[in-house]
Amino acid sequence: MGTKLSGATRFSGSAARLKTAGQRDPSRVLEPVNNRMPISPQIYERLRRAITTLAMLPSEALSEQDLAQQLGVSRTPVREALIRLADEGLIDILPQRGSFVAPIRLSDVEEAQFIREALEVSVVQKLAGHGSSAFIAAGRVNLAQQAKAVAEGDRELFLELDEGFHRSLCEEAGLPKSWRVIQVVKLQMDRVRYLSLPEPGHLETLLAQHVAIFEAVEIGEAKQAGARMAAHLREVLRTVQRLNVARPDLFGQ
Amino acid sequence: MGTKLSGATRFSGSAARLKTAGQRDPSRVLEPVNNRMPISPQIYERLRRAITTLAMLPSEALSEQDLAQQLGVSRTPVREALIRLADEGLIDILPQRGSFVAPIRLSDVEEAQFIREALEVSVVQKLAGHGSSAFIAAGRVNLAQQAKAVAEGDRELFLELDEGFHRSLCEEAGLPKSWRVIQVVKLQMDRVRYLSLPEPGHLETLLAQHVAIFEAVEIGEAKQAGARMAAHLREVLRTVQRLNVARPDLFGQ
DNA sequence: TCATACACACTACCATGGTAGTATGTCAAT
DNA sequence: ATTGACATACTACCATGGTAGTGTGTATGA
Repeated sequence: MGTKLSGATRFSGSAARLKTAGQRDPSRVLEPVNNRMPISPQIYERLRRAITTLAMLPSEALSEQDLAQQLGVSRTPVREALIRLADEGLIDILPQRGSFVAPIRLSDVEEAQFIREALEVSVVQKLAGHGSSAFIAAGRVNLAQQAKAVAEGDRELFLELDEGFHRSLCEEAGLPKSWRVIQVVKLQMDRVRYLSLPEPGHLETLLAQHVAIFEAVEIGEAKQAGARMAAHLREVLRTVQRLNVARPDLFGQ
Repeated sequence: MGTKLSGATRFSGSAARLKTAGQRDPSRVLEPVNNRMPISPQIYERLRRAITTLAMLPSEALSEQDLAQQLGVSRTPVREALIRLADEGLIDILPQRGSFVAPIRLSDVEEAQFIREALEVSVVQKLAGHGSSAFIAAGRVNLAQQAKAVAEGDRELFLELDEGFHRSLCEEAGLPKSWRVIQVVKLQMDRVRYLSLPEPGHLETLLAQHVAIFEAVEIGEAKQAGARMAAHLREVLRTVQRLNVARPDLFGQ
């Protein structure tokens, strides 16, 4: 006991008894949690991912009880994850009625874009011309990897590299909390972004914009870096308009 | 039963029995909650207020158990409130050790200012020249009330009107979620702002800046509105520097 | 005097039971 | 066919008990 290598899992009263009789539904999108780590954040992360990748669709119900059973945990950490998701606008909690995956709201996507643009334009304007050589080198590597991902059509990888690209801009500018804010705001657009990835030529466009932004940052053209970032981030507005007519089932309000 | 006018309070098993034996400490800053409304948000609001008005000081402990007893509720809604406060950076939760009022962190205040400036400058630039007549009228009333509050030295009232002024800019610009983001980011600066209010001439300065911003918005001078907003929001940077030397006990990290 | 083992008093965290509130289906009355 | 009452089956919400983990003081050893 006490050592981190102990094989003992977390127990709590009679709950240690696994309900092996309960049918495990392999069709579910949620994998069981890791009992060695804090549970609530894990559940949040799984649900966030399931929603932003549209594995869970708008208006789908998320019952504390059901999720707890599926994940093999109690209702408390599930509830905490749901509250956070509701705070961030990914689910709607109707008191005494239920929790449901929130629809994509056009106005929310547009305002999220506004917020992100305001923030990230300021970030690159501040960063332009002040990037360390290590940052420049790492950025070039990231962009090369993006190009590779595009060439190979690896959309999941591109999404990751994209995320890393934008995050590194914030961090190098000395603004880590700004990335945190952007991350939360971005949740309102992630489903749209996810659906736009398969569109022909889209990855190429994003990559070219990334390169252009990075060049402007590198040579210290603050104004241009900001303008290019703004243009880049506005891509989602075109996408969401197309989606609003192509997939009205995902939208609401 | 069932009618909203029923005198029945919320019961839950044996917990209905008030622990009248427990000593009520009137020196506490937290008032008991209203049992007819959702409890968790009430606790969050009380704690948020206690922290931002420095009724609870940095590094002060916030135990789930103690707070639950003081407020006459169970630990669950207290815990939910603490989690949210931790998310927003007002408290630090150290797993298995305790929760404590977070110190004012100079870097966090500065980054919060950066974020708020980026956002709110964009807001007024978008709004400039597009305010409805009702908005203009309401704004003038608000500013007159601010002047009255300043004249009477009513700092609490001024703080409220200040808040309303900035919020109304976001709402009139059609950006309600932006205000929500600003509100959360602003938490990192609220203690600084609160301490700066008694400084001689400070309220007058803020009021004059508000008037100047509003004028620029009214006549549609977007650039100028943004510049004036930026200058206004940068006041907190001077304040936090002064406070950092005058009240080092409130700062940390 | 100083280091170390250890009991103890906390903590946050999770499991679980109970309650009021909401929606829905069923059935009687109109 | 419609409406209304009512039982039923959910829900989120809160109360509470138990567990592992962490810090601290206190003996016990050198």
